Amino acid sequence: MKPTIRDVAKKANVSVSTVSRVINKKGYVHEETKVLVEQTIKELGFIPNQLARSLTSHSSKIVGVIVPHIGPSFYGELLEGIESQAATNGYKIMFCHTQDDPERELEYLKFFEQYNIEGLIVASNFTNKDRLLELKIPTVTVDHILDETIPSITSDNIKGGELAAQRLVKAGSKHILIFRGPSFLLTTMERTIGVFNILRSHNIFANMYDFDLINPDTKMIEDVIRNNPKVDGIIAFTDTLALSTLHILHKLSKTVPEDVSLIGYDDTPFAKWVTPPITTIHQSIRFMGQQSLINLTKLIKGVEL
Amino acid sequence: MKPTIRDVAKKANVSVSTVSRVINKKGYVHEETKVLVEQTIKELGFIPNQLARSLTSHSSKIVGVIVPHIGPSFYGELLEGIESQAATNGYKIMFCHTQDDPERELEYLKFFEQYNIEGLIVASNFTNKDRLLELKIPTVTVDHILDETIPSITSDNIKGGELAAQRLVKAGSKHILIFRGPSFLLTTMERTIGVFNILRSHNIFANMYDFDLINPDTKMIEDVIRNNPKVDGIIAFTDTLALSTLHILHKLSKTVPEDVSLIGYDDTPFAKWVTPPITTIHQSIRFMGQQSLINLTKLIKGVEL
DNA sequence: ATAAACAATGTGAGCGGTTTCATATTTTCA
DNA sequence: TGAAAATATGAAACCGCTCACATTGTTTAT
Repeated sequence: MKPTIRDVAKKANVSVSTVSRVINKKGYVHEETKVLVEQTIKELGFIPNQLARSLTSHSSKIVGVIVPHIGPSFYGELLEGIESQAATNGYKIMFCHTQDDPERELEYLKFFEQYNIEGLIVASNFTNKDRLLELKIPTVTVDHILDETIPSITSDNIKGGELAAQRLVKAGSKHILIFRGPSFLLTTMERTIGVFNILRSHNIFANMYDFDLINPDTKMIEDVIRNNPKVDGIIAFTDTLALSTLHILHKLSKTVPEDVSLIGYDDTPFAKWVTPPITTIHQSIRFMGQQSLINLTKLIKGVEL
Repeated sequence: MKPTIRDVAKKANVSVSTVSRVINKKGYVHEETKVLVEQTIKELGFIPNQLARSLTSHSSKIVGVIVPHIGPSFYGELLEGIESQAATNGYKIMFCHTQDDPERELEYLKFFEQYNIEGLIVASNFTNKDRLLELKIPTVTVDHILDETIPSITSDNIKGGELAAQRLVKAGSKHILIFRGPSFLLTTMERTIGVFNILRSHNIFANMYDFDLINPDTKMIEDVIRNNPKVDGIIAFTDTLALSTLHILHKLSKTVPEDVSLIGYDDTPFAKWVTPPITTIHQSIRFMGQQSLINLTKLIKGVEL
């Protein structure tokens, strides 16, 4: 059986509270006893039971992370960012992917509650907003805005949209297609605003089409391009979408960037590995992940953001 | 404050043990009291504290997952597989990415121990094998084999290698390059064996080159191809590597599949989105993830595998 | 010199559950 | 019909740890 704090206390001939003081570096402990206890801990290979600690201290050191899925790009990198920051801040990550299923959201929320998580990072377009607010768990959203009362980390999507549009304008595109994600996503809306900020001032025409980002409908991409024979510029709101588009363009014998200028979003690793490399708007996804964890820990400590 | 089991007991006018019996569906409880208690639980919005439960029942319902990183492909999908299966089996996932850093491995192992995780899934080329064995925590490895005593889930990499080689042979390749991962990876070795199983019987010549899979050295890819001007077939051991290769081939004005036949590995989503689509060996990564969790739960329950 | 402050340690009451054991009431059946 | 078995419930110990409080010895200040 694993040694407990009592085993350590007994062997070191001190009380459990003294051992507790040593492992928590809290309160008065004589230097000698401290050394003795530490040595005993080492000898016994004692590791404090975090579950028991959490129970009394009411701090589980666990943060929950909710993503819709992981897939080949955005969320994986985000998770890495969150997790590495969590490690340096002494938190553990319990994560789930909801596949945007409201039922699963609720289920996971319950799980998280059971484990007394200290904070929550939501990186999905969370449906059960009210339930979430009820919990009163420190929460940060990433890449989404659910409620004015919940702090969120997003990149400047308007700026991103503007950047993308400027690229195309500079490339001389006159007939632009915008391949967006679902319109209910904040990022979609913001990037759209950014794009039109630029296009409007240049009197450039553009059509928008919304795609499922997880599994983009390539048939639809093809149809859209066929129906817009004069297209000379495409803005795709994710790199994977850009990739599919590139593929279709190739199939339709349109060259990039000669016939059509194409621009993606996210700066995913593979964007630069394809031919031609996809011009893309960079997002510091990992950074966003780290920031979200940093802000969350502040929230947990009661700091107003 | 969150309601506790005692609050429920008081309000329902029963003892805590009765409430406990109800929530655990264990032991005798009169139907009427059961209904009453369940109703009270609902009214109070009581959610049992898993931390407290774990403390007495000695089962945290947490499994740890160790991956080297998440990146744009393999591990993300693996995580999804593990997590979804965990959800259906009532387990929560605590995960970490070690970046193949032995120090981080140890650190995380300690964290996991503190949380009394019930089982561990290791999907990295774990360095501190001995420490891991010491822990005596039910463990399953995925895509790696660490020790004969640790069950592992791998796909049939030899078969995969054979399949890849057969494709190239059928395509008529005579001068083949094999772009592998690091040679210390089991998958690398097995696939290599598979490839040569086929090539040998066809008396075909092949050169091998080992790459870092996270950040493949494109310069090296280019050099290798230049130094092998007669190359007419390339087997890449991951799709990302294949993608980079495709890019370089294009740069060197070699067409695929006319000049060079190229085959990847993993069947990552983007493989079919590039031009030309990368022929690739399919691995049910998600399935492997699920299987690993399933086997782990068996181990936890004490079933011999 | 004496009260106040500090240092070092122990005692015991929880934290929110589970579980063993005891007790009481019904059923079952020889 | 009386004893054994089954059903229903509660009391209390315990899981491993934290923490408020009590106790004692040592300084420090007035």
